[in-house]
Amino acid sequence: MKPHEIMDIGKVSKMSNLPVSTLRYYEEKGLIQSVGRNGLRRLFDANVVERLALISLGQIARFSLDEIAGMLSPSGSNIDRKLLSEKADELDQKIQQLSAVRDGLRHASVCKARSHLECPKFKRLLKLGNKGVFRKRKQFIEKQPK
Amino acid sequence: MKPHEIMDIGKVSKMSNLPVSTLRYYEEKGLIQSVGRNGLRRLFDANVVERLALISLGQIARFSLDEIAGMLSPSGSNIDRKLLSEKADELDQKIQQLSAVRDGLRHASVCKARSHLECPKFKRLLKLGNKGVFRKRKQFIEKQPK
DNA sequence: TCTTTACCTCAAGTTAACTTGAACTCGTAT
DNA sequence: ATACGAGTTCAAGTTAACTTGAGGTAAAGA
Repeated sequence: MKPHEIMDIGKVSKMSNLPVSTLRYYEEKGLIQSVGRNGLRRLFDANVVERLALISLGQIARFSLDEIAGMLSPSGSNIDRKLLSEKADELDQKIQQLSAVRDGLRHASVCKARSHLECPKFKRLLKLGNKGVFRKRKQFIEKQPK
Repeated sequence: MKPHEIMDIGKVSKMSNLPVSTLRYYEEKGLIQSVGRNGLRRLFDANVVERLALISLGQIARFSLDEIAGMLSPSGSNIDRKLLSEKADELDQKIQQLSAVRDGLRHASVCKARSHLECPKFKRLLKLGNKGVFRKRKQFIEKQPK
């Protein structure tokens, strides 16, 4: 393990293509850490760039920053393998559905039916992706029944 | 085409499992339409449920409501096939990346390496999904250079 | 030395997609 | 007749994930 390069926030920003404001925000949220300061200025180890790539991947997968934080540095010391496995399963579901949507779009782009809602092929796709479509919408704070 | 059943908002809510507030919101945004009123009460044709399923699919695919609106009822009369095809391509890209993430998670859930950032397999996956990871973040209103 | 330039903090604003609350109107069951 | 449940409007609040702005500091180059 060679001592990694140390960079200031501007360089990290350039390498990751993330605005500095985002990097500060991520640090505040605990997603990344700076290794120290030079005066006021944050100093980052180069490996933060990799971590940021991971974070971005997580975001593509549409995990929230909190979920990502949970996966990267869980409560204890090491990663929660069970959680990861569950997330992978969730993702797999999502991929199935996305594939259905993609096929639906693909088809709709060439289909002659007036309305896609009238097209039997499209309807079939709808059913296909339909499992779980109308489920678990995000909730706000739940009321406690007094 | 038999005359479809006509329902009030509560029934639509039950069938789609969407809160009535969401249905009103969608109507306001032009994503769905009521076929009329009975006094104050909105009346919906049963086919709205199918449309809502489409909308939910679109959301799973992480299109914004505006994009979905664009795909369902575009500017003119009929659907913009080119747009759909483009969206399908975008989706396909996203599916690739999600698959990479899923594999990454799957692997991480069994990998022995101390830190996943140190695991070569994981790093490889990172690179794989990496194309486009650090790209096109959402922007707010852009400043005009005066 | 001076000035640019990059950095800092902290509070407040932004956006999408909804939800919540208050105050009101109906149709229907009792 | 009346009370209840389900609907309505409209304004304001919520959440995540950032961004923007004001006002200040400090390292590096001319």
